Formats: sequence, structure tokens, C-alpha cells
Amino acid sequence: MARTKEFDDLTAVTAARDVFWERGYGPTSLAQLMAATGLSKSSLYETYGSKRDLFTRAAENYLDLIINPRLGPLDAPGAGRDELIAYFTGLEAFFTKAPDRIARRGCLLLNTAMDLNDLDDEAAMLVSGYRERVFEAFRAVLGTLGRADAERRAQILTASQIGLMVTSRLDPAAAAQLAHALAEDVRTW
Amino acid sequence: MARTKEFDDLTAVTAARDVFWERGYGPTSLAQLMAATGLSKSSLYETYGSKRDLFTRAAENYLDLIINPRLGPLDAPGAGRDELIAYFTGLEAFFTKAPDRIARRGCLLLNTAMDLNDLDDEAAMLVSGYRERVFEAFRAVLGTLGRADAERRAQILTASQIGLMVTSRLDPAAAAQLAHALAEDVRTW
DNA sequence: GACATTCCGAACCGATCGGTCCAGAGTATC
DNA sequence: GATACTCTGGACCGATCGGTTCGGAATGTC
Repeated sequence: MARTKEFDDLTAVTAARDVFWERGYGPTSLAQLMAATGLSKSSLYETYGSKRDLFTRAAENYLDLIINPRLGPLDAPGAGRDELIAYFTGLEAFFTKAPDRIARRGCLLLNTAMDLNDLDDEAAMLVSGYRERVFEAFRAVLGTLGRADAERRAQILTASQIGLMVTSRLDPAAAAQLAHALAEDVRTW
Repeated sequence: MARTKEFDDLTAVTAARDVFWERGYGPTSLAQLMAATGLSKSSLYETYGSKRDLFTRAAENYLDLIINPRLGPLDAPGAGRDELIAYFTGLEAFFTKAPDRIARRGCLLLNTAMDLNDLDDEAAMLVSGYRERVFEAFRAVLGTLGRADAERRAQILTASQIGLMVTSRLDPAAAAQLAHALAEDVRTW
């Protein structure tokens, strides 16, 4: 019947995701996406429609493969202080061990939030949704600890988490220190 | 002798600063800088050299007129808990009262930090320097409170402050809430 | 071999970018 | 009025951008 597909969709989208992640949506050019995916411009256009559409695929990939695995343990029923500590120590280990290039990527969604002028309402909602997702996860866990100030603590923790990802773009070592501090802080609760 | 200068340097740089602030360095075009400053492309080029040089001037303006006035009270000898609370309640008031356009600007330096690929080492150091400036101010104040965990608290507070500015770009109302929460948190120390 | 499909390279489009240059008008001093 | 400086508008540059199209080679099924 026909020639078989020669490239893997997941591999290509993941490669594109990493470029968007490192460089942001606007500054990423089609040429860089071509180089990263190994696909020609024609193939990219035919397969994904447009740069913007490819970014949507990349963001979905990011949520599925990066965010959800990290946040998953916090969502589990019965998750409490230990899971929260493990969350931050996990990030500390990541910022300590990961190659500089990787550690400096920060958060794909937060990075593009600063690009916001170039993006559209859909992208803005994506970023806001991510922030609320993190907040709700923290709030649920803090709720189980029975603290009266759970709501406030969750707000501050969410902000710290955002600050953590931004800091990692400037200084991965400082981000590792910060993640450690956050884990220690949670221990004192 | 000669014709007198017809525009005010401070006014022009401040106008350019606001454009960079709202849109980021990369996405800001010369046309937008011309519109904001009221200067022609020729005048901009002759006076400031290049877009990049103008950004440096804008960043200096930002530090002098925006950052230092806010952080000043924290630097004053004898500054303590009250000044810290006032700092965050001041931000809360700003995010509550300021027009949406203004409240959503976030922090000029943090915004450009996400643009980092487009920028150079000088810009990266500018942003890192800003972060350390905030951290040192917090650390000094927390030191006077005689807490054993002053260093850790300052790290977390710095991250929260960064998260606060990023949040303001997504949702000024949430930023106001967060600033309030931070002030309340400091009160409990 | 006929056929369907995948994939690529290259040419091309219109637009925008930052930057350069210059002729000339405006405005001050002497 | 001569002179010196400011400032503008517009033409222009080379480069890059995302996107579009097409011819043709490659690779599979039947």
C-alpha cells in the first residue's frame, strides 16, 4: 500500500519539547526544530501543522512526562509530610546531579509565561493551570497535616516552587541549596 | 552655538524601560521603542547606540527608580520585622490598586532572565546580581531577629519573592493574596 | 511493475528585524 | 545671516523569520 512512517512521533515531539524548554517559544526557530527532530521543514509542517501546534504537543508531552511523574506522589491518597520532603529532596538531587545544560532549563511553562506577549490566551491558561495544579497538590498534602494555616503555607510554598525553577535558570547550585532548604523547612512543621 | 536638545533623557529611557518591562527584550522592536519614546530611529541610534545599549540604560533606570526605593528601607540600619512586613504589604497594595497593565509587568530583570538565550553574560550577571541583592537584604533583616534559621528563611523568602513577581504576570489578584500571605507569615515569626 | 504513501530539499513568499545613512528642516548662539 | 548642532523621515541593507508549495526520490504493499 504505502511507505511506512520512518520517525517516531514521541521521539520527535520530545526533541522539539527540549528545544522549546531550553530556548523558549519565541526564540526557537524552525531551523532549530528541524535540527533537533531530524525532520525536514516540509515534514514538520505536514505532520504538526505549525510551530504553534507543535508547541502545544510539546507542552502536553511536558505535562505527561515531566510534571505528572513528579507531582504524582503528592496526589496519592494518604500523601503527607514525607512525600513533600521527598518531592523537594528529589529536586535537590536533580539540580545537584544533572548536567548544567539540563539543570538550567527551568520549567518549560514558566519560561514561556515570560514570553507571554508572543503567546495567546490558550498558552496563558496553560501556565495558570499549571500553577494551580501545583498549588492544589501542595494544599491537599498540607491539609492532611491538620495545620490551621494550610492555605497560606500552600500559597507560599507554591511561590517558593516557582522561585526555585526560576533560580535554576540563573544558578543550578543555588537552586539545589534552595530545594534543600525547602525540604528542611517542611521537616520542622 | 547650536540647537538645544528637545527631549529629556530620563523621560525617554523610562519610556523605553516600560516597553522592555512589559514585553521583554527580544520581543520589543525598534518601532515600539520609537513609539514609546517619541524619538525617531535615527535619534535613538545616535543617542543610545543600539537596542542592546538602550536596554542597559533601561535596566539601570529600573534598579535606581524601582528596585532601590522598594528595598531601601530594608537596608536601613535597625530594620527588622516591621520593615519586612511593610515591604510585603506595600507590594500587596500595589498589586491590588495598580491598573492591570501595570500590575502584570512583573519584574523587568526576571522577565529578561527567561529570555536568557538572547542575552549575554552581562545581562545574566545583572539578573543574578539582583537576586543576590534581594537575598542579602532579607538575610540582613532576618539576622537582626536573632533566629537560628535566618539563612534558610532568607533563601526561602527570596524564592517566594521571585515567585511573587512571576505570579503577578499571570494573575495580579493571586499575587496580591500571596503578598498578604507573606506579610502574615512574617508576623508569626 | 503499478500504486500509494512518506519524506526531503529547495525554491519561494511576504513580513519583520536591527541597523545604517543622508538630505534637509528646525533651532539655537554669535 | 553665518554657523553649529539637533532631530526627523525615509530609503535602504542584509538577514532571519514562519510558512507554503512542488518535484522527485525512497519505500512499502499488492
